[in-house]
Amino acid sequence: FSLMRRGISEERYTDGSKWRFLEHKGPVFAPAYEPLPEKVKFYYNGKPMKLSAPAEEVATFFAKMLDHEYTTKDIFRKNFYKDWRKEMTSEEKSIITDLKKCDFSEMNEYFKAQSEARKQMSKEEKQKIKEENERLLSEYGFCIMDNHRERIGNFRIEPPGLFRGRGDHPKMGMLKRRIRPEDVIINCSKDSKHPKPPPGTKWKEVRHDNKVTWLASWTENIQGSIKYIMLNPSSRIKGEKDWQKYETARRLKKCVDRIRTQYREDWKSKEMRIRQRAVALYFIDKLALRAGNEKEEGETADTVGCCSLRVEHIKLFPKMDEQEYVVEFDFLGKDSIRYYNKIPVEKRVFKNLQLFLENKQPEDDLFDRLNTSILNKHLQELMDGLTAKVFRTYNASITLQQQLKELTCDDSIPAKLLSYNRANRAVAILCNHQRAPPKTFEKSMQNLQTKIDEKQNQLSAARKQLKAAKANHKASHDDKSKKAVEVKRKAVQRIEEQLMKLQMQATDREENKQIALGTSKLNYLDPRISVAWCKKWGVPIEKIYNKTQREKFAWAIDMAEKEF
DNA sequence: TGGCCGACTTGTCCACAGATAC
DNA sequence: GTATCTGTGGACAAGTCGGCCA
Repeated sequence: FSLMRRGISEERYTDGSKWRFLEHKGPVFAPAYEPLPEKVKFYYNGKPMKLSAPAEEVATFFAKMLDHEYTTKDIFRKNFYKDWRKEMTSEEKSIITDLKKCDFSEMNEYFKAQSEARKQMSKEEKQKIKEENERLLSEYGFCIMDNHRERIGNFRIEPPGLFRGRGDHPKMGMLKRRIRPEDVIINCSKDSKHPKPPPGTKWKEVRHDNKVTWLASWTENIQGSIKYIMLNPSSRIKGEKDWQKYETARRLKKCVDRIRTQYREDWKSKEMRIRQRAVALYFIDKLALRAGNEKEEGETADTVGCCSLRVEHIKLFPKMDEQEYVVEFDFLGKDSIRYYNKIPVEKRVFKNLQLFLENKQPEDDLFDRLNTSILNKHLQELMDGLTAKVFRTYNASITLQQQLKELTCDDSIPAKLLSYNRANRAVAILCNHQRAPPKTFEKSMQNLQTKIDEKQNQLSAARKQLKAAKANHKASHDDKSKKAVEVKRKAVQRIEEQLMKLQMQATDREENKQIALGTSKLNYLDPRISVAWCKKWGVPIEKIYNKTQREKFAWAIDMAEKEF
């Protein structure tokens, strides 16, 4: 099962092929559209209007979103309206000329009532649905790749709906169309039992390409990009790749000093392009910024990474408070998450930045002689397999390791877990993994505090009882009273532990308010570091990784020792 | 060299199942 | 048993990066 045991021996395809045998049942399609009951009406200009099925379906997408803020946004409404009209009959088109006069509220209420009804379903009904889902999973959720039965990551095709990008997306509200079998390319091995398309339909194509890992693909209509059905992270093929990624980061560890010396040297280069490359690399290394590919303007939200930073995204302060040469970063990164940071840099970096800014407008590129392709080609020369993102992996993992070393002390398990989460948190902060504070945050904090208060009361009560028992024992000196003292002592101890655990939880939750740990844990932290830490400090692995995570990191759990 | 495309990884959010409290 | 809370998995968007082609 472990990669060590089966993986290394199976890392045998030197020709770039990913598998020899691949068999699966194909994807599961979204259920067909169910027209609204007669009584649920759409109104135009105050009058009920029966829509054709295609127009009605698209209207329901909008109706379902009525409570969301984005149905009030101009771009969303404009895009929706434009695509909706394409689904209307010519008669509908001539009647419906203004989105503002459309009333979807009855439809909206109908869907709310439906979801309420779903919640109110009896146990038996819920059980039936659950069983049906399990059946679907067991039939479509697995494939055979080489000699293993593997879990598929996403075997359902995305249902149609209205596209909602992240941040200020120019395409928000556009219709994401329904995917039919005729849109889907199937990939499997020739000698496998090929998946059957639904009755009366055909696949777009069935191919047998073992140089790729996907089982099915289709082109999505919003960006024109390809979507795939691939395996679950627990699969051999994903695990191996993941392991390789961390091995590359470990190779970087061995030569990172040399690379750092090199780019510091390059800050002095005569050539502008080399200076820019060196400063950018410094940011990627020090701040764990993403590479920053160019993006097509107007196609996506305006976000940047290191190489695509613009003049308007940084401010230079020769002096700020007590510090010299401070750079202030303020830009929207991946998923339109804001990156804001003020850091002091070396004088040479500062002078270079001043140079890069000369004679530029705010919307000009900071690194006008650099892009990710140039940067990665340079990195490739410094180390085989090195790219910009390896720095993120490396710095995340090394930070975890250092922080764990610094923070862990030989204390209770809850205290160790708090230390672990704090180390994890340091990484999340480095990688700028933020989250919106959960809607229920305040409340859940309050609940926890109430529990702590109760526990405290319990503790003082238990202490009183212990005191009384002791007094009693002093007076009587018999065995029975001695036992009573012991029992009470144990009770106090137990409650103290429980209280401490709760307090640790509260601290942890508070500190975690706006920080998301999941992404770094899943994608950046070499699991062998965590597994070794668990072994070293006697912490059960289940406290760190849940079931899914343990499956994903099975390779590391199997191979790690106390020291890593 | 630069643009485009394909494959694959990384990222946030949210519904909902199962746990826990009452 | 029901109400409430919380962690998990899934949905699906948005990155990275390499290869191909003109």
